[in-house]
Amino acid sequence: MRLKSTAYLLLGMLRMGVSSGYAIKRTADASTHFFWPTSLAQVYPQLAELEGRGLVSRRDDHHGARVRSAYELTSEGEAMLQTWLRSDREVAPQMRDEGLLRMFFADALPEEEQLALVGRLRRRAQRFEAVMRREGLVAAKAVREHQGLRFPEIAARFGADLWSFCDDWLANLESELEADA
Amino acid sequence: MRLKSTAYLLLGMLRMGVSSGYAIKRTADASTHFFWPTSLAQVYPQLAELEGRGLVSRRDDHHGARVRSAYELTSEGEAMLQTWLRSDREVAPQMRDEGLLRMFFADALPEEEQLALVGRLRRRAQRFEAVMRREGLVAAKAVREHQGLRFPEIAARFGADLWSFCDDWLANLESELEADA
DNA sequence: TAGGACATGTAATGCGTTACATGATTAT
DNA sequence: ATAATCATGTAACGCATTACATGTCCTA
Repeated sequence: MRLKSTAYLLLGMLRMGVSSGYAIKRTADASTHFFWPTSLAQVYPQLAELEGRGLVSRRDDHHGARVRSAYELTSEGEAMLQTWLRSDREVAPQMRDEGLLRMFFADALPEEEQLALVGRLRRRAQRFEAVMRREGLVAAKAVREHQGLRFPEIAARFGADLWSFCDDWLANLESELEADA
Repeated sequence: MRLKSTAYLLLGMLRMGVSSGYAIKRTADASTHFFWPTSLAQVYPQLAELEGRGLVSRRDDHHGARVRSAYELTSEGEAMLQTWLRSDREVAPQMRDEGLLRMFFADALPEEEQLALVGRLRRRAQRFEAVMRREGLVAAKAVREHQGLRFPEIAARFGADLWSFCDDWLANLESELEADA
């Protein structure tokens, strides 16, 4: 019985106490989105499938006239999550970035435009870093304080630091290119 | 007339003098694959479409009984590539990494297993860095020496340095976790 | 002479996003 | 009241990978 990665995202979120499909998507957008994007059109069917496999259980959460599906992990689901966390099955990390693709072909441009291209990449990195520090890290810090979970914050720090590294690296490249010109 | 990113990859490769679909795929696997993966099943139809749009031209390259399709950029294709390199249309960079997803949920593990998980991530980063320095960078260096193109090497250096950064960052995390235990 | 690389394509399949559809609740 | 958010789903579409199919050339 093998699950797709998004299924583990759901199991993990449920374990954190995020119980509805909508809430999972909202939480994921503010945390795991950076290294594992997903959408509601994946979340709902996946939750239904996990329920079918007995890895999660569903109950109706009435709130006025409104009914909400609240899920939680079954013991089988918890075991499945644990097994996955310990496993070393490697799914090759994937990255797609048109910006880097542009840089790869930048020789086709005159020198001053090469510099401009690198500058755009750098400002983009700065923007992403700022967002992650402002939104991702703050939310993750709250999770640590309220639920004692530290790894969401570690992951958010990693994301921010990664973009910060890109910023520095590109700044350095700018200097090199300027020195040559 | 808007093209998809893979189309620009093809235009760029053709400009570098890589002229057949097969060769483009082979070259891409050793260079752009890291930030823009592709496959033969995309390359061949895309080349045909670019030909239909007049951005590339095709001729038969006879080699014994074997016929090879050799493509080159038309002036329209060259212009299209230039426009793209100068544009700042942003396609959000995407990343999917099950390893980071595991780390995000690592609180579910006992402490010594958290450390093991981080260790696995770190060794993976080391492996990727080694591959990029050994294969990617060497190939890119050759491109610079033979064709005077410097950005392929810059991109390869970026990839290797990025994994090196991950290695360092994770080493630091390991120390932090050990200090707490 | 056999296996691997070169070379070109198509078909089937899976995955993921966007758009569509619907309705309750809350804040302004 | 009315717009935004909460909440749940399905349908259509596009993109990408894997598998299939075919044949040549070169090297061990």
